[in-house]
Amino acid sequence: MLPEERRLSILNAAKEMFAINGYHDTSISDIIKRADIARGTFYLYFKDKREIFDALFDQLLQKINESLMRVTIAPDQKPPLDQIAENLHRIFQLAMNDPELARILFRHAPGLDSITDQKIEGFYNKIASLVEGALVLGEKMNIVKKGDFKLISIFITGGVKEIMDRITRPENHMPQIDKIIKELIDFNLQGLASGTADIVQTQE
Amino acid sequence: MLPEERRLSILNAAKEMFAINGYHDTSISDIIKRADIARGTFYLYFKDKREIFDALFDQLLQKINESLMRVTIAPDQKPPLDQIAENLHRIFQLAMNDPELARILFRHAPGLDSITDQKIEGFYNKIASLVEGALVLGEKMNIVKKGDFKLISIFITGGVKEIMDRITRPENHMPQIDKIIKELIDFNLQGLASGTADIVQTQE
DNA sequence: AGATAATTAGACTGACATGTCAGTCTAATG
DNA sequence: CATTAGACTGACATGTCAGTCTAATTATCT
Repeated sequence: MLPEERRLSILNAAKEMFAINGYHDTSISDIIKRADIARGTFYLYFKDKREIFDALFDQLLQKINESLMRVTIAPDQKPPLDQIAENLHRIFQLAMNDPELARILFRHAPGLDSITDQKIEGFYNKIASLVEGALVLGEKMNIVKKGDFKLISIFITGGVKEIMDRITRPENHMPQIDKIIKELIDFNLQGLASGTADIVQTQE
Repeated sequence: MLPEERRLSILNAAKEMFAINGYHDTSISDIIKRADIARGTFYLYFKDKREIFDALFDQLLQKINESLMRVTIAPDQKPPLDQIAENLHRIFQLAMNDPELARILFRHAPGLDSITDQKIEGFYNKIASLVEGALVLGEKMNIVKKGDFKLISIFITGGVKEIMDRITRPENHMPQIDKIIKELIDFNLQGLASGTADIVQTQE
């Protein structure tokens, strides 16, 4: 087996084990057993369990990063809303294409250690600021009304995270991706309030 | 020291260590050092590290559970929106009162093991169904328009989670709780769309 | 084919965390 | 003063697992 093949097969075995048992409950022995290699072989390709986890994790973050485009206005660009829909489509699709890898991000990476936590935090901050940028742009274009965009972008990021978490579970009961995106965009734009009644009630 | 005091002081030491280093990177030795007790004493009060974690974790879940009330319509009840605002206020306040405990839920509990994951999943499912119930009620009252309430309630739950995560961080840069709640309710009701322009653009 | 290099197997070692248990200490009681 | 209850101690036995090492095997080159 070629070195590159071997490396990938080890990565894959580790990914499967992490997805099943989590990082801490996966031993090197588990990984080499699944990859069907000897103990020493593992150390020819990776320094330790942590390095193989980082390789998987960084690979996912990079893929998500690549699939998120900043929303801009330009003659050759589609309308902003379409750009947003396409962003959502790409990350949802990415997650569904490799649910095991995605579950590492949602279930097993948080709380691993402070370095990983910082990576995750920086990553979500980046996404939130991307959303915020889109909102600011929308306000400039007069299609989005004023608001605490920082707060709202955090809220939206959390919502999208939760949806992604759900669609990458083994028992995924969520609707089709396009259906989800339509519904989310509608909700985020129009809100919940029925147009027929004024329901804002202030207290005290 | 009275047994009950001792128990609490051990719980507290463990909580602090978990918050600092996480569950896996906290050893029994770390806990007893911080609690300033001997090794044997720990085992007089807890079976193992897992039992002390569960005690902390279950305590938090129960507190959150207690502070969430189902939104209902009744003569002696405040308006639904006020009930929702009060629910949000209670859980935000709860989290801020003991941020270390809250961070265990957000950072350290997920991915610990399948039992804990199930607890977390069931817990968030319950919250989401609570939100969903409120939306269904709102639709019956004609103040909420139709939509995929299951999906939207998941989205909202994720958003609230993310906000709670942020306000319980050591470096909390979020606005005041009441400000957050106002902004969230407004966003969820009215959405982002400026009233002055029709921005719905469908693609293809 | 024979020599040499690369790769692999898996037994082994050392570090470390857990949980136990025989014994100590303190304060209350007889 | 003697005894007892029970909270507390910490040395130690046990188990686990990461990472190393050597011998065997396989592949590559001359």
